[in-house]
Amino acid sequence: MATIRDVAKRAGVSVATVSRVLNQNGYVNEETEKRVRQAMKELNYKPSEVARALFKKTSKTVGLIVPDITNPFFPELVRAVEDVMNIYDYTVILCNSDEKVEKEREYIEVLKQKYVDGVILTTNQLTPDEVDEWDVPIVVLDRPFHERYPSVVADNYGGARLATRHLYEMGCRRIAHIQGPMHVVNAVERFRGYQDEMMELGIWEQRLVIQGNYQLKQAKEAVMAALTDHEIDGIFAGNDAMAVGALKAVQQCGLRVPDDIAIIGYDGIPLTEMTTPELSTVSQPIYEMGAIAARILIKQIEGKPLEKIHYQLPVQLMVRQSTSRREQT
Amino acid sequence: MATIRDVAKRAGVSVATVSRVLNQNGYVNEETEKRVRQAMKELNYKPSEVARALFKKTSKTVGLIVPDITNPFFPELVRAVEDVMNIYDYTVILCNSDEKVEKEREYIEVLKQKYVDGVILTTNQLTPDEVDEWDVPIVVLDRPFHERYPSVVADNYGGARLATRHLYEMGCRRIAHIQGPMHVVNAVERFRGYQDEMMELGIWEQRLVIQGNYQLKQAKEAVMAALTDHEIDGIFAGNDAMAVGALKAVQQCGLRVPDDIAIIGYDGIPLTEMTTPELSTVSQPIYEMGAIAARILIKQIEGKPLEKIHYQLPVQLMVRQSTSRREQT
DNA sequence: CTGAAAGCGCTAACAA
DNA sequence: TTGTTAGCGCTTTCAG
Repeated sequence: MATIRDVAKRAGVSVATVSRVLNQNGYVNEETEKRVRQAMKELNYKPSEVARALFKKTSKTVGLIVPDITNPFFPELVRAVEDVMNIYDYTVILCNSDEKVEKEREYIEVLKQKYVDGVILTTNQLTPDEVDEWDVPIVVLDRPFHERYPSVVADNYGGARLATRHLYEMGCRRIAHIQGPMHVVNAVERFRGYQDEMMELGIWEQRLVIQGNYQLKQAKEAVMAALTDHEIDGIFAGNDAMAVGALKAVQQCGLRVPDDIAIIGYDGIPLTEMTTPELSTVSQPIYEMGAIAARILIKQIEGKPLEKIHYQLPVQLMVRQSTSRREQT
Repeated sequence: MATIRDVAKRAGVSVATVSRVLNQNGYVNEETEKRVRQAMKELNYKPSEVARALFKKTSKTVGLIVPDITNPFFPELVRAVEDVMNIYDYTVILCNSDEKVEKEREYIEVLKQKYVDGVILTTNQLTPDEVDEWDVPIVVLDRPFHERYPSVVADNYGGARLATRHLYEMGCRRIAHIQGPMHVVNAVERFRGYQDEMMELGIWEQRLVIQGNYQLKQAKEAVMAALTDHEIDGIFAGNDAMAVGALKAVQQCGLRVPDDIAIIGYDGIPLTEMTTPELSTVSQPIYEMGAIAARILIKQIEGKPLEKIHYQLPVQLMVRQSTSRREQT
């Protein structure tokens, strides 16, 4: 690997001059510049980002902490972040936290040691006070966190109401909800949306609420159990994986979807179009969320003002086969 | 952020001494060591990985280049790599190449500028000669590349034979194959396995081969077209996404799976258990592949000898509903 | 056993 | 317009 000294020597100039053309700052003679560029090309010179980082305390690298890339909600989010970071010449370090605060903390430590310029965070358990101490630009993604941190989330509450109302309009009256884990803010908001809508419709019943943990399997079993207890004619699942679980449970019980029980999920991951019947869902603009998060992180890093600090993106009701039946009310 | 100088000052020793306890090399008095550790703790000192990297030309970071994290085959692979890298205190930079050589090249350039210690690569188009020039430890993952590079792949050829044979044993005689893109080595091997098995069974017909590109949608359309042409009683799809496409096409044509047409996929991604009927598939040990790749990369980095340079892992036939019908022959 | 000093590759004053 | 110098935070000889 050629260093800046090699280039300087070859071009017959000082190291400082090379640095100047590299960073396009300071004045440099056109002729000289040409020679320098020539030398850089000949030696195939690429500046060491590490040396730069040491001096500037900035590394053109950001951290991205997600619970688990294996959860089908995240790949698209990650992809979006990577895509826009890439455009701005940032590189992204991927961290899977498994929702463990401990792991989040460890990652942050490591990331700071590497002088990352910022981090995008999907978390619940961290307290704002702790994050304050980190002293790194942060953007919070997917889950509402605290006012003073820029955030990009979708309208969970509204989406949940939308889904519930949709089932109602499809003729359902005994609409169950499979909750996500209650320590995830998202899940709570979706539950609240469901609850409020049900109350407003005058069909709220506590026992229609089914505990879930965002996992297919557990949801399937829970629905299985619920089905024997009392008749249900619609299910609003807190996420798509659980909706698939519900679908399987219902089918396994010999009931038909949507005729006996209509099902709607939440998130809008590609999976929902792969089942039979295809699943209705509340689709979040996943890619856009990631992309916006990346952009505002960059703005923060570059010290540019954010015209807006909290983004709440609209969700969209995707009506598919799993809720298409009876007449609308 | 406290620096090593701060620690040295506080402990009343030289910077060199602190460095010695940090790296556990050289001799250092027990008493002194205690004082130094104390000081480190008090100041919450964490060494700058960047400064270290500059000196050592090694950054405790590796690159991971995959085509597209959004492709459901990769999240688990990525997760595995991240997990084991994490254990050994490495950090991973995720790169999506979209199968574009250009992007791969760019990423490598950037990664080298950051002094990554190695990279794990999923690629087709690069030539070994080019990779030679990179001068970075490499491990090739998921797709056979070139002898002189350590690799971790699954037995594509064998798996394809297995799948084909399985359909045959389930009574299928007109077994179609939806190919993956022929510029992906994987897909070619699977095709060859299918072809050889079909020939051996004496039921090979060129027109049973359907062009696919690993995408659900395209596969669905292609199968749709193929179904009208000639009767088919079994489909071996080059990957799981295409198997879902086939499933949808078949169902949409009013045919039953597996009774009219049996379908088997390839890869063993979670998706296959979410469809109805659940899809038979040839399951690759995805997590293990990623984990092994990570481990041998680390060995290479640390200059340890590899007891084995090429890993070909066995695949497993997962028989599920989509191929469970008639009697075995 | 410990300290002083040089240097990893780059940037940013400060002079010239 | 350019060169000289110091230094980012760490590690490693080389003396002591």
